[in-house]
Amino acid sequence: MSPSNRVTIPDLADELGLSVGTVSSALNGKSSVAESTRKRVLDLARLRGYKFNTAARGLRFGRPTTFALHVPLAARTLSYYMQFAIGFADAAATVDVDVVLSASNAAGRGEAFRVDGAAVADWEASSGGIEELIHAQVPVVAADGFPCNAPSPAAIVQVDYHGQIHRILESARAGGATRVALVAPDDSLQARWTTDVIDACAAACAEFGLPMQTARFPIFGTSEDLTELVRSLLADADAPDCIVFGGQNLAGYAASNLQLGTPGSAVPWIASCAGDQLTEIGSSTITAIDANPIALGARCATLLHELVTAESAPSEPIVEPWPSTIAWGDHWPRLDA
Amino acid sequence: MSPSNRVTIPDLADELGLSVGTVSSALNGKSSVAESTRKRVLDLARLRGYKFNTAARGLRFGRPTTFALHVPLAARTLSYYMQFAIGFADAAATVDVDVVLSASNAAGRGEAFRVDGAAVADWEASSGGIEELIHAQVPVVAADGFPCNAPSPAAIVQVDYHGQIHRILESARAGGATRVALVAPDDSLQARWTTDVIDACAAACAEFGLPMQTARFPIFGTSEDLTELVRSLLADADAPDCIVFGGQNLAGYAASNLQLGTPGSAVPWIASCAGDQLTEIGSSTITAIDANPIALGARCATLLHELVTAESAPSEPIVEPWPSTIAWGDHWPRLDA
DNA sequence: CTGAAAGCGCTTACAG
DNA sequence: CTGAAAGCGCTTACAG
Repeated sequence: MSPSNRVTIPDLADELGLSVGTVSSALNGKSSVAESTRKRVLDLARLRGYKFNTAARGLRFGRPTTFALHVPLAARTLSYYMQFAIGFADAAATVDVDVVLSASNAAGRGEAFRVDGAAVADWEASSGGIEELIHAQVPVVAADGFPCNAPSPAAIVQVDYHGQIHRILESARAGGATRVALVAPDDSLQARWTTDVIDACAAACAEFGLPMQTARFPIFGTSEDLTELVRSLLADADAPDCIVFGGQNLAGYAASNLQLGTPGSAVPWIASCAGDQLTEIGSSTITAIDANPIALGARCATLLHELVTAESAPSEPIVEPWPSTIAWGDHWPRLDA
Repeated sequence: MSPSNRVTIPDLADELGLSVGTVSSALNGKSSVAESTRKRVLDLARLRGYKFNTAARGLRFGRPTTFALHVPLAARTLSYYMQFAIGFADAAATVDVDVVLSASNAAGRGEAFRVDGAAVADWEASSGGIEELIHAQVPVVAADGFPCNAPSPAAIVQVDYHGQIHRILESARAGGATRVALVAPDDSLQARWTTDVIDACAAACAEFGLPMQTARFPIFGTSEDLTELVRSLLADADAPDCIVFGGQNLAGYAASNLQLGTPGSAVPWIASCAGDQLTEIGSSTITAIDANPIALGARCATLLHELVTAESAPSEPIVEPWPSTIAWGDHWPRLDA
């Protein structure tokens, strides 16, 4: 009894009075089948809406067919994740594997039975789907770490936020910055990245002897709310002259709403930890970390493919550094590396 | 001969002197297997690095339905398309269908025999993949029309750009606008939308007796290039006081680079035909059409699912209007509907 | 509690 | 040029 009532190659073969082998060959464009036969097969296949069964082919060929891609539910429309997705899908396509955008809520439901591997960008503590995949021994590549208490993914591709934020703050201080504020994501993004950024900023400020305060801001806070937050920071007696923005676009908002980021402005030094291509990386007043998410996504797909086709799983998770760049604002001193 | 030399359930069974059924049950946590046996199985599985074969399991469980999603290659990272994709994927997930992001270059290669349906946002004349799908009787839903000379998709979900642009220009004229310029996409986006916007603008200007000029601008032109273009428009003797921007983000660039869009500025009336959530729909100086791409994507998935599960294909293409809204700039007169 | 067997849908030598 | 059969790795009734 068939689990579905889709039309199969045997169905087609029956109706045409051919053998399954012939139909299969015709469908796959093998040269061994007569042109007239192929046409009959193709016509009927179209008519009946025949679809290959990827699982069956995958089984036969022993190669992976499908990867899943998970991105944070609440932040899915940030350009970072979308570019990551594009890079991932394109690279997967070159090795002929399909990419399934992971279901938001339905995530994980039976997914372990149909995907050969998965990638996560900013794995959130709240999303159980990934754990289920790892538990089912599906190789998972995590971009930028994984939550505490979560099982280890097969591989991690890691942006060096500590190093980059260190360089940024070093430059800001060299330029004259004296007080730092960090606008970090709040609980709306429970990813490793959030804590990485906070820790990195705190460590660098400590090293450079810069006083630092931290404010939290929702990943999808509005431009108005951010303006308000920054205004309140500036109203303070200890107002910062350097603000590091965690979430994507926030530095862009601040720059355009409050005219910050220029040498003479209230806050000459503003930086984005997740530079948006349009509003931040392209800006001459903002310094932004560019993780090059398209290439990062592509790398994750390639790595995942290697993992999936490897003879044996590595016992230790692979940790691979990912080279990000910094798009410096015009007036920021470039320090020698 | 096995296509891979991964360890399989029979391997484990042999080594343990158990049957494959028992090993499978143990691996899957079935209660029917003795605790001691399960432990032996699990231990060996770990030792040998056993992994489930997703293809085999998938085959056993039947084939999921899959939809393909096509978006313009060059413009894939515009937020409009990304939001469309998210809406589509989420809605597809609720009806348990997988979504494959169509491969950029590999598009169409055998896709017809792999997917059960497809959606296209801004179907471009240059992309042959969709035609192939339609030819293979795969139901296709097109958001915002299809190119001339292309075969009809099964359904079209259509934003009323004519009506919305008409309302926008009516408001601009009521507010005092006297000369219109349209910055329309150039050949980098050969979609129906491009001509729709141009026609709509021309028709409305004609009706309102507003002189109109048209400039073309690449979908992915830079902020700098746009600034230059707008400057050249303004240098003219017949400089416009109202500019309608076709491409997403362009009005946002103009507003922030040239301080346009405020009552006293050189161009008080600027509008975006594809409002970006961040820079345009949220702005108080720009009037933007909001097609609500997330919801639009979701509707396309739902419609596609209806089409795919329907007994028989509709003979005529379904044309469904899609309700977009207008996010008015503060100083734009709201005319009664 | 365990085993033997059928079958998911497909492709590919191997015969005819 | 076409057909019959084996087998990819797994699960699931069904017997024992």
